[in-house]
This record gives sequence, C-alpha cells and structure tokens, in this order.
Amino acid sequence: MRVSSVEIDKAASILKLLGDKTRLTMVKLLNNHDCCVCEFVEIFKMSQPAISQHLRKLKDAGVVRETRRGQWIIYSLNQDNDYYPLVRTVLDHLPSQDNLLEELEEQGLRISCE
Amino acid sequence: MRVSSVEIDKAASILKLLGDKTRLTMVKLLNNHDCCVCEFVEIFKMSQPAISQHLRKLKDAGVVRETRRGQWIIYSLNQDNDYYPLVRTVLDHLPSQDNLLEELEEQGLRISCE
DNA sequence: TACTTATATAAGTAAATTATTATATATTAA
DNA sequence: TTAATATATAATAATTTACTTATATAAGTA
Repeated sequence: MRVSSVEIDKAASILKLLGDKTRLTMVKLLNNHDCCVCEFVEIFKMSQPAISQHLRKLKDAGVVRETRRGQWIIYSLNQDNDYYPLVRTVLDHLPSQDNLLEELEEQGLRISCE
Repeated sequence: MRVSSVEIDKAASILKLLGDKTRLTMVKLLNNHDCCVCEFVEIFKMSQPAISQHLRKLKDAGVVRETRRGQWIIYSLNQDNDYYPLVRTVLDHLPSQDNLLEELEEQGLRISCE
C-alpha cells in the first residue's frame, strides 16, 4: 500500500491525542458531522471546561477547526493537513458513534445542522 | 473502504500506547524485524528497565509477543489479534526507521538475525 | 561452582495529564 | 443597558506516566 508518510514525532503526538476515549469519539463524530461545544457536553456528560480543553488540544494540533456561528462555535474536522490521511485511516477502523448524536436529536438538543 | 472495526475503548488504549515516540518507533521496527531488549537499549540510548517497561506495556496490550532464544528475549509484532489491522495501517503511514538498525549493524551490535 | 550477561520487577520521583471550580469574554435578546 | 447563553481561560487537585536506581531471576560460560 502507498500512503503519505508522517514524521514519527508528529505521528506520535497525533496518536497520543487520539489515544483518549473522549477525544477519539469526538473526532470520530466530527468525521461525519460538525458539532458545537454544548453538544459534546451533553454527549459526554462532562463539564464544559473539560470539553473545551479537549477541543483546544485537537485544535492546537491542527486536527480540528472552529468557526463561529452566532453564539455557537462549531467544530469540524480539519481535512487540510499532512496527517489527515493518518487520522482518517484510524477513524475507518472505528465503529460509528452516530448513535450518540441520534440520542441528542431525540432529546431535541441537537444544535449544528449541516 | 471496508476495514475491520475495533471497539472504541480498545482502540483508544492502543492509540495511547502508540502515542509515545519510543514505543511507536519500537513497533515500527518490529514490523520489519524481530528485536531483543538490548538492541532497543542501544537504539534509544535509554536504561534497560525503561525499555523493558515499554515492552511490557506493549505485551500486556497484545501488540507484541516475546520468545526466549538462549539468554535473549526476542520481541516480535503480534499479528494475531483483532486490532492488528489498525496497528498495521498506522505503521503504513510512518517512514521506515530501519536506519536505526543499520547503525547497530555497523557497530556490530545487532543480535537477533531473522 | 562462581561469574557474566540479558532481562524483569520493585520502589521512588518528577512531570504530564485530565478532571474540577471559579471567573472572564463574546454574542444574543429583553 | 442588563440578563442569559455559549465558550474560553486560570488555578488547582488527583491521577497517570515515564523515567530513575536497586535488586531479583535466568541462562550461558570459565
């Protein structure tokens, strides 16, 4: 198989980020749907600062991007970097987590609507 | 793409293990060559217990296997588990680290000879 | 047998990680 | 302008991690 190669230090740092269950699930979700912070707070039953801090790490590494939409900040997967293929292949090995968003939807708590 | 899927908790724990530069390099090397502990000690310029502890974690997770050959214990990649495809795809995104073994060879410090 | 070599384990420690609570900032709405 | 909502940041505490040194075990060799 021929795939783009990522410097080993950078790869290790990306894998470390993905090696946390919360962040890994976040990124898997973002692979299919953009999400805002408050949705993650609901999904993970975790404090808002905790969620913000996970997203900050992912953003600092370039894995995700943010854009403001009114009072919400919408996070999305950044497909525009050298190690996106690595991230993408990892995600391909994970089962869909979309049921988490469907539960939100049933509760009427879904915000971002792309 | 259709690939085998790994439970997200297990995937996170594997990625966490691979998210350390030393372990990631070890596993990348083991993908091509079996190695013993003392070789890793030379390669990483790290204490023998530090190396042993990294290998222990990889072994406990099922990523690597060990077999004794005389006084040496040879480590190899365990291709016989459900998440090997995940590990393998990650490794495919990394540049070869074989130069590290070549340097050993030049110093006459290579042990395992498969 | 005693010594050497290869490896593992145990105990201790410094640094990193992941959460928390408290507070600040920015947008929207009354 | 004031209040409410969404998010970020700061300070802090508990836990985990990745080393270190000291020691134990197991195999090979003189």
